[in-house]
Amino acid sequence: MPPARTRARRGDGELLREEILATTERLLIETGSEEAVSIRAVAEATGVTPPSIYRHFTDKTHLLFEVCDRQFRLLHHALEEACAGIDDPVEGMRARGNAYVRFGMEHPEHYRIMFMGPSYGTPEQWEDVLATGAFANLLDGLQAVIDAGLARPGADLFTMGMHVWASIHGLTSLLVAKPTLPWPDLDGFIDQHLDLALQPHLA
Amino acid sequence: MPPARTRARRGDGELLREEILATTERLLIETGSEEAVSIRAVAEATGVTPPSIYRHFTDKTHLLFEVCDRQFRLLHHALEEACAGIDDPVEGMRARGNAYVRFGMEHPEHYRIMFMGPSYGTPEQWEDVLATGAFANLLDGLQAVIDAGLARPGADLFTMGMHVWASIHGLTSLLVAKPTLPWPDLDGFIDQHLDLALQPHLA
DNA sequence: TGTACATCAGTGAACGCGCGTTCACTGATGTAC
DNA sequence: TGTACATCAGTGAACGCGCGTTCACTGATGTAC
Repeated sequence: MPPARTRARRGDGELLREEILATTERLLIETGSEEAVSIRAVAEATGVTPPSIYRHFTDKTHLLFEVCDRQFRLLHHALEEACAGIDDPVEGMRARGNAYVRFGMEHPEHYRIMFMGPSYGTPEQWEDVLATGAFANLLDGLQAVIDAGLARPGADLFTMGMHVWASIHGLTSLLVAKPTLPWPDLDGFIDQHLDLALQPHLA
Repeated sequence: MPPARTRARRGDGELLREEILATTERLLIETGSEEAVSIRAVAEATGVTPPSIYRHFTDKTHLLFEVCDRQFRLLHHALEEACAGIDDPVEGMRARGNAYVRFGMEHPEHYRIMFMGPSYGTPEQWEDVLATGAFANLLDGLQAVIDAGLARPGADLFTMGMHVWASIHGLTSLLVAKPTLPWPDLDGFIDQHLDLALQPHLA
């Protein structure tokens, strides 16, 4: 039995919207499975009936897309925070990489939806994600490496970014999908992997 | 309407079993979605009623696990074939890497199930997969590099294998999940990525 | 200050659907005599 | 060679379930007069 909710005042309908988004995120974390997150489950966990979800989201896809969107912003924010105040550009990249992997490990089901499942968005929306979000932050970091003269010359910035991303995503997504593999000591292994991902790009 | 099936002779019941497995694989490829592959869909595509699936597989999980198992063998076989007859150990690794990425691109939904979804098997079964399948082939290749004195010294074989795998898996799984990203020219990019994944491990 | 009314956040009940699975069965095939 | 019978591959119908979504509604809240 969910706790009795007091209904929102007139004009405060948006409050429930936020609550629904928060509950959906929480459910994703708790169940660790996108499929377990149904409209009905979200409604019950929010303490509300299913139809009232539809007052705030046109359908399930829109709800999940918005949760996704929030996560992209969170990831972006995590990277920004991780590299803030670090002067050495290579250290900055390492910090970003570390933050990225940790984000995946701490929000596995979100990471799954964002990067491992079929896309919720269109190709255009994805170009947007690349252009403005965490990936752009990664490119900024690489640009700083280049500007400091620390990069192997001749490489294209975007291509370099995709290589680095792919490599770090590889570790992150394997950790998310197969946490029970006989992984070596994780902290050390992650650091090592970040080094290996960056090293070939450095002068 | 599926084509009328002639029922198997007595003792030939196993024939349908094979047919079901083949249909399930085909459905995975055609629909590109694990969720679209239901017992009922498999039955219909095989030209048979749902209950007869249960004569051959105890439940849906077992059916999917066996499809998975077949794919692991196929991948293993693809790697073996790719590196057969190549003497240069580094070239051998490149060939394996290429075969791996191609396998993912050609069987995206299988790749998804094998490496991107929650595991169907137990941790023990996975250790087995690592010990005997495609990953073992990768370790063999790396061992050959070491034996030829071409590897950076001091690295642990298994750890090295996990790094290389993670990096190549990163590219493969991104290609599988987000084929519509603005990828650079793919052939060149893949070769480049394999180089980058191997290079830091070479002397 | 009191009352009639419009607003609108949220409800209760139901829709049709496809799912995995179970059950009692049918009827062709091969075998024993 | 003929017939009764056991085998067993596959069927038809149904089960209960949870799903996304729709619909007509209720009733507390704020507003106009």
